[in-house]
Amino acid sequence: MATIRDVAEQAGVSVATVSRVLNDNGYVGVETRKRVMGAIKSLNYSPNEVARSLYKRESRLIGLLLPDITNPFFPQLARGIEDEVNRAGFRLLLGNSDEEATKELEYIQTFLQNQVVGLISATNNTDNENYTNLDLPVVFLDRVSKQHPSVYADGIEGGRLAAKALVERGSKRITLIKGPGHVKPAMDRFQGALAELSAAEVDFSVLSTSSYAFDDARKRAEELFEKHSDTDGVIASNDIVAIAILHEALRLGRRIPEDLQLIGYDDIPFSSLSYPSLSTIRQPAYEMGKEAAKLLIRMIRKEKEIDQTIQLPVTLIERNTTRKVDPNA
Amino acid sequence: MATIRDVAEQAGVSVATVSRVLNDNGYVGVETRKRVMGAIKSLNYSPNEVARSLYKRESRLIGLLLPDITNPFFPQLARGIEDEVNRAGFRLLLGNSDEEATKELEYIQTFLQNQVVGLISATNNTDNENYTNLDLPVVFLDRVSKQHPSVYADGIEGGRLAAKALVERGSKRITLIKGPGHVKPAMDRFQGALAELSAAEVDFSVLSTSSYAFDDARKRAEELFEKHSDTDGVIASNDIVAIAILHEALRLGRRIPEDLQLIGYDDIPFSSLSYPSLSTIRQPAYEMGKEAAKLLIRMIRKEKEIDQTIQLPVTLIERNTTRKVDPNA
DNA sequence: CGCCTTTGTGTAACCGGTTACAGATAACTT
DNA sequence: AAGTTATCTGTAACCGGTTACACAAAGGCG
Repeated sequence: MATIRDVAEQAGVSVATVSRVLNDNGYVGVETRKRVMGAIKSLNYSPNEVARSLYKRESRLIGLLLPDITNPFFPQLARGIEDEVNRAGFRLLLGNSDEEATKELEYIQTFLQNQVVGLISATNNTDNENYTNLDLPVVFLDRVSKQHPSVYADGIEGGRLAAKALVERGSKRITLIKGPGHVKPAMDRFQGALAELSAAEVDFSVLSTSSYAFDDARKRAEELFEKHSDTDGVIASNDIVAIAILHEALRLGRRIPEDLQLIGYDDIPFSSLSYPSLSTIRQPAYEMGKEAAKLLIRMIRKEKEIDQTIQLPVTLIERNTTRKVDPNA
Repeated sequence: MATIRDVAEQAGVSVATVSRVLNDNGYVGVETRKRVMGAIKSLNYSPNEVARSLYKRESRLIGLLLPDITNPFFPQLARGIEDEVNRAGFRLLLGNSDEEATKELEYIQTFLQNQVVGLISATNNTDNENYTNLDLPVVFLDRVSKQHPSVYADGIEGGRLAAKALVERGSKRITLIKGPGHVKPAMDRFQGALAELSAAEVDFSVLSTSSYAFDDARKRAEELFEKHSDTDGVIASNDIVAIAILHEALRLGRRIPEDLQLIGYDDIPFSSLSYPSLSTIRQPAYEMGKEAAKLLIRMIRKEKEIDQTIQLPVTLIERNTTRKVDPNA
């Protein structure tokens, strides 16, 4: 690997001049610039980011902390972030926390040690001490925080929308699935749905789940029909759970949406490929990622007027696990 | 941020001694070590990785290059890699290449500039010049290369298995979906299936697809039934395509698996949640990721006897889009 | 024409670690 | 007891960039 000194020697100038050419700042003569460019090309030189980071006291890396990339909602977020962050010349340092505070702390620690310029976190412990004393631009994604800017979709509204959709379409004995209690957005959508159901003239019951894992979802689906076999409408905590329930319902011979209506949450890519395709509340994951990245970059650049929260809209995606709404209602 | 000099001062020793304590090498007196530890704790010091990387000429970062994290096969790989790499104290720099040589090159470039210790790549251009002159441990994942060690599952065998499964279970007019031509593993499984079908006493036709994207999959599914409405067995290029086809087949009222058998490839998490659940050829993605990481770490540690290729087994996962095999056959 | 500003370039300190080398003392050897 | 080796610690060079500062030459201005 050629260094800046090799280039300087080859071009017959000092390292300062080469640095000036590289960063396009300070004064450099036309002739000199050409010679330096030539040397760079001929040596196939590219500057060492590490050395630069050391002096500058910051790298061009951004830390990304996700609960679990294996959950289909997060790759979309990640992709949105990456695309945006790249355009601005940053790279991503990735970490999966599994919602464990220890892992989270470890990652934040190493991110700092690597002098990241910023951090995007989609984990729960937003007001954790890990973050409060952080002298670093931080954006929370899909979670809100009092201390740091956040990008999220309105979970309460989403929950409400989901419940309203089922009620309007005639479900009378609704089962509401409550997601993991420690996951904030899961609780929001639950609360939203709960409020809407409470206000409507329907019977409903609540079933708790403790994880979003695939296997767990399947088990919960079986349990659902044992406990509440007469339900005619299910509000799932997310699309994975919804699709597991759909699977189980079909296995049991339920007609969807005639006997049982079902609505998910997230609108992960697979939702449109289930059969019947899944009605759901869409969160614009890719866009959320993009927005979070944009916001962080603005913070990194110390721009003025930085939004404290960016709320993206949730929308009802009406597919085929819900009936058409009764025009007479 | 406290530096090593602050610690040294606080403990009344030189920076060299602090460094010795940190890295647990060289001689350090018991008393001195205690004082240094105390200073580290009281200053809440943690060493700057960037400075360390600069001197050592390598960081503790590993580059990971994926085609697209949004494709459900890759998060699993990524997670396997991350879990393994973490245990050895490394972190991941992530890049999505979209199979574009330019993006790939850019990422490799910045990985090098950040002095990564190793690189895991799941992209196609394995014998590309990008990699040939790389003075860095590289492992190819899900792709093979002549120059670098590779971890993969046997695509030819997988294709064969898929075709055999359908033939044995009585499909007579099979449609074989060919994946994107530039994606090596897609071609392998296609070749394997093709060979098996050619040797069997069945009619078959081939349908080409150019991408694995969800929207594309849906379109191709429609096209399939327009062109080959009499097919009674489909070998899909992967599970996404299979599930799209399943969706379309159900929409058209086909009975699965009675009228139409269907087999996918990969065994992504959703395959077991489709209804009917998808029969498929399983690639152990998480394990592949783990193996690739282990292999890379061995290379980084310059251990002897490094495998050039690690082939993981593909297995037929018999679910409900294929019939039970005829015991009289 | 003398003074000030702009342009062009080099020297060397600096970022925060690691380690080669040297020097000092203590512990073994024969 | 003298020589050898093990233990402990500090000084300073080094990794490869960036930039403050200095200096020189050229251009602009009253």
